[in-house]
Amino acid sequence: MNAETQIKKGRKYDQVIAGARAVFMREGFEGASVDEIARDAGVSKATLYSYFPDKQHLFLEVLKQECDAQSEVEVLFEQTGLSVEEKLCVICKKLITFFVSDFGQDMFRVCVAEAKRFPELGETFYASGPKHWGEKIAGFLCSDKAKAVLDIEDPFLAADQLAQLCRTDLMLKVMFGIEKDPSEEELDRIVDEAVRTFLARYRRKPAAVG
Amino acid sequence: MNAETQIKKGRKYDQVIAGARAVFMREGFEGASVDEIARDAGVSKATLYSYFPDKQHLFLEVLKQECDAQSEVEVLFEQTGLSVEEKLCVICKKLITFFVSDFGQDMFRVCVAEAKRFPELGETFYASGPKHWGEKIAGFLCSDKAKAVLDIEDPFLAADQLAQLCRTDLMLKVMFGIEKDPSEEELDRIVDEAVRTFLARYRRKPAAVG
DNA sequence: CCTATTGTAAACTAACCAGTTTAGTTTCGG
DNA sequence: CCGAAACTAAACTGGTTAGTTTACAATAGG
Repeated sequence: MNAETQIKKGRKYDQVIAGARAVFMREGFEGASVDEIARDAGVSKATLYSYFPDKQHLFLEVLKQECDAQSEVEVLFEQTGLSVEEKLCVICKKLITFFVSDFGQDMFRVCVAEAKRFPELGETFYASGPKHWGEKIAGFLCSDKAKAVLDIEDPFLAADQLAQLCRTDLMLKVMFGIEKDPSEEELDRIVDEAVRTFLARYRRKPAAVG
Repeated sequence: MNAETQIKKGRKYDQVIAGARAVFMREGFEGASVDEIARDAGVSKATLYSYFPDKQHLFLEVLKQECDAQSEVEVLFEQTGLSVEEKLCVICKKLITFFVSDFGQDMFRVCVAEAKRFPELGETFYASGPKHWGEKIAGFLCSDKAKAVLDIEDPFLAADQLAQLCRTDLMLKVMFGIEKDPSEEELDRIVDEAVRTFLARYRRKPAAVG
């Protein structure tokens, strides 16, 4: 009786989640049929319904797992040996790369589409995505190292502005199918311009000595 | 035989569009049923189907009309007697007010949800929304009056950054149901901070002589 | 006032979908 | 190798949906 058998509700639990994730991301909540999910997961419908009481609970479980996965960004903020400017660039690059990735796009699309129907989902997504990142960035902006270079009154607002400068028109273009595969150069350009604007506002000015 | 009778395919065309708009905005494409639309529009299903071949075409027609309506922003850029800084604030206020409005939120939500299924819709929304505004703002940034105050290399990028600074966390909070009715003060604060950051980067610096 | 157009209500088709049930098969610990 | 637990395929229930059809009523122009 090891821990694994305790936790798992059945042999094919992960398979079901994987199939459901694929189909929900592709079709949205209304568009996805349970038969399709079962087929995609390589599992019978009866098995699926032995794990989840209904389609909604399956949907929420999938998206909660995705939100959790999305939150694993700790590593990024622990790396050392970079200047503040370099670290801002690294953060921005990470953000924009996520924003235009298939995973990031699908997550955003599905959550936006269903947030009204499932308020709990909206909260979960916001908390593990924008909020979590905002706090991480704000934390960095408050660090001693950052404070030596930056002059920030409201770190949460500054963090938000930095993130927004990364979102950019490009994210919308990808979202609405205008642009498919943005090049690394495009991304770097946006990162560079975002950090440039951010620093123009928040870089510490030499104190005017009376 | 006046023009009106030519254009209209029937007496109740506008009614159908109005009902369809309401239901699609409320329920999304998959979630909306044609019976519900007909009921909401106060029209029989047969009438509805005499105007549109199927649900998809009705959906696209509604959203195209909405996109057209959204494009009517000419007025804003013609008003005179404002300083460049004031005009930036007016533009930002207009943007953010739209972003958090019920109409703006529903439009965005539905278009994001269905852009993958209806590529044409994604293009239409992008063209009449973000692209149209971006061009308008860039045009203003290139005007002689603005150029006297601002020093901008890439006006489209600058316009994009200004718009993004308006979107902010607040738009996401409303989108995901975290915040319901942002106060006028909150909006003004964001506008102020957006313009501040924008000007920090783009305000013309006194030329260093010699 | 008459007639063609435009509309209506309601029934109907054929498909689909969430969720259940059944009868039988696979898997795996002991 | 046995027996319980997990799984399967497939049929079934009850409900919904997009789209059509039919028989009838309102409307509006000439």
